Amino acid sequence: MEKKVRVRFAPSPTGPLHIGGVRTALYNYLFARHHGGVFILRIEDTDQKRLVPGAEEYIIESLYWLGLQYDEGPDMGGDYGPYRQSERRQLYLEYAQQLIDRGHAYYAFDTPEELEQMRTALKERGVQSPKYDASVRKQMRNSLTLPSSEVEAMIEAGVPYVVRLKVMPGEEIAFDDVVRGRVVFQSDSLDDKVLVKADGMPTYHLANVVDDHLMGITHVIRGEEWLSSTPHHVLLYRSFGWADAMPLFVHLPLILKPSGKGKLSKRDGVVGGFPVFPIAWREGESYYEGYREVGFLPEGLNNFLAFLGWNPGDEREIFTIEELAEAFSLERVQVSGARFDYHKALWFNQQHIARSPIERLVKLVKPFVEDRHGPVEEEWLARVVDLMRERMQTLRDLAVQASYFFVEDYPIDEIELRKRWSAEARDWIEQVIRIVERVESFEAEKLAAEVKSWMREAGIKAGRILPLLRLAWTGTLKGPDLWATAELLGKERCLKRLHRFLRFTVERQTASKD
RNA sequence: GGCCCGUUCGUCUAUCGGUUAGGACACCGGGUUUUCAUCCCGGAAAGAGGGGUUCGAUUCCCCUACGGGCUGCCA
Repeated sequence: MEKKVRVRFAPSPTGPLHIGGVRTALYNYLFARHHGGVFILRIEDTDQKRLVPGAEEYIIESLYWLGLQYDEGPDMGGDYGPYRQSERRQLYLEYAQQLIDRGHAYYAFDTPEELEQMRTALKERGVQSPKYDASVRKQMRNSLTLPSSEVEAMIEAGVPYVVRLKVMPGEEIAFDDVVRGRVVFQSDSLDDKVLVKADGMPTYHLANVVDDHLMGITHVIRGEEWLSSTPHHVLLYRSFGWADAMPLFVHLPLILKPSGKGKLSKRDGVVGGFPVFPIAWREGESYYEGYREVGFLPEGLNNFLAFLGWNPGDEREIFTIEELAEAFSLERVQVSGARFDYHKALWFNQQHIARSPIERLVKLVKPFVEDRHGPVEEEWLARVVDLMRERMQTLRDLAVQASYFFVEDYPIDEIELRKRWSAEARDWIEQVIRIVERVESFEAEKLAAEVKSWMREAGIKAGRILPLLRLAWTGTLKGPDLWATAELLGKERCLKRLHRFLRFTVERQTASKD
């Protein structure tokens, strides 16, 4: 019997969830669901200095919007809590003490200035990578060099200290990463990592290992940026005597900038004009739109993100979250980083919009429309959505591109109008007004038939008159089928707009003659 | 600089020693459409370089080049 899968997403509340973090959460979620396992949210708030108010709530709301429901977490509890590291502080200190007692860790009293001196001194002597390790710890001020009485006295007196991991030189540390295979490090290249900081909080390394062990985590699925500190974690598992129950490590490839140079950052979104956060984030004067605000469906984002570093092995592309969970496997996770491509994200979203039931789209599109154009009836919106859906990449597109369905003061593309206008145009429009007035049941097909037969008799080419009608009715040359649009607008409105169009063009002509 | 990881069309990727190297996005051309979008058809487009191993390498190994990550009392 295999051990039940337990995975965790462990963000630190130092700001909004970044798109790379979202993908990590997604992979954890998919893996847990695929195996009928448990998905845990753990808040890694051990850095008190970088804590950002609201960040934890932001993370929780984001996961909720994305549909990545966790089974255990700070806001819902669970059998392995608390799920906020700041609330587990005492626990870490006890485990750190255990390490000290067993000689795997020690106290260090060096000040930041002394550390800086040590590093520059080593650099001057030509040391490649200056670090606090076996070769220098004998020259530093720590419980390995100081007499125990003095150490005790300093601690008693409240002299700030940290606890460091004692890395033994000359060892080989290897582990089998699920996506990368065997990775080997020499302990000589590792430093004596700080385990407990001077403020009494653990560092990521200690807290992470203690929690993963205590919470029964079976697979540590995280970004590649953690690969280099994994040997330290392995050492910790060994030092605690947990080596046999060590979780499997899964280091995910990074999401790169569109240029491919470096990992995606907040700045890239600003520069490239796309969101890098799942939902909106406010930071002082700055406001960052999220995927939710620009009109993404959560399944559109999830689908896109899932494919950034993973594929099902066949040629299917469009997946619901349930289908993703069904198909997901760590074996098919890519090894190298993937560039972020907003075009592709939009395409995935468009595909999901095309597959969504109208009723759902109406509910989702409504706030976008109302935000821009005021209250709107769902019945009416449903008809607009039905007509517009296949040209929507985002939920917001409809509100922006089809304002003429909601207001009368939609803009008219004057550049196109000037190009399309001709001497006969006025007369044509008047003819169309007469036809529209005459059509008793105002339906797309009937209207089209009437107008077209008149066009045929009068010998008018479609390309000369139809764009004008479209401009009159919608103000733009882009949009759904002209006759369907007219039917939806209704006879009254079509007539009103044709008359207004004539007045408008008269004004334009007089204006241009002056 | 050091340590670690990586390298197939412009981009995301399939291929688990033998394929005309497949798909998708983007792009180009054509069809449908009054238009834009959708949709359909077609096109151009790839194994970083060099050594091995092998009857045979995109696939396995090594080197080089290039790219990325880490190098904090941040995660």
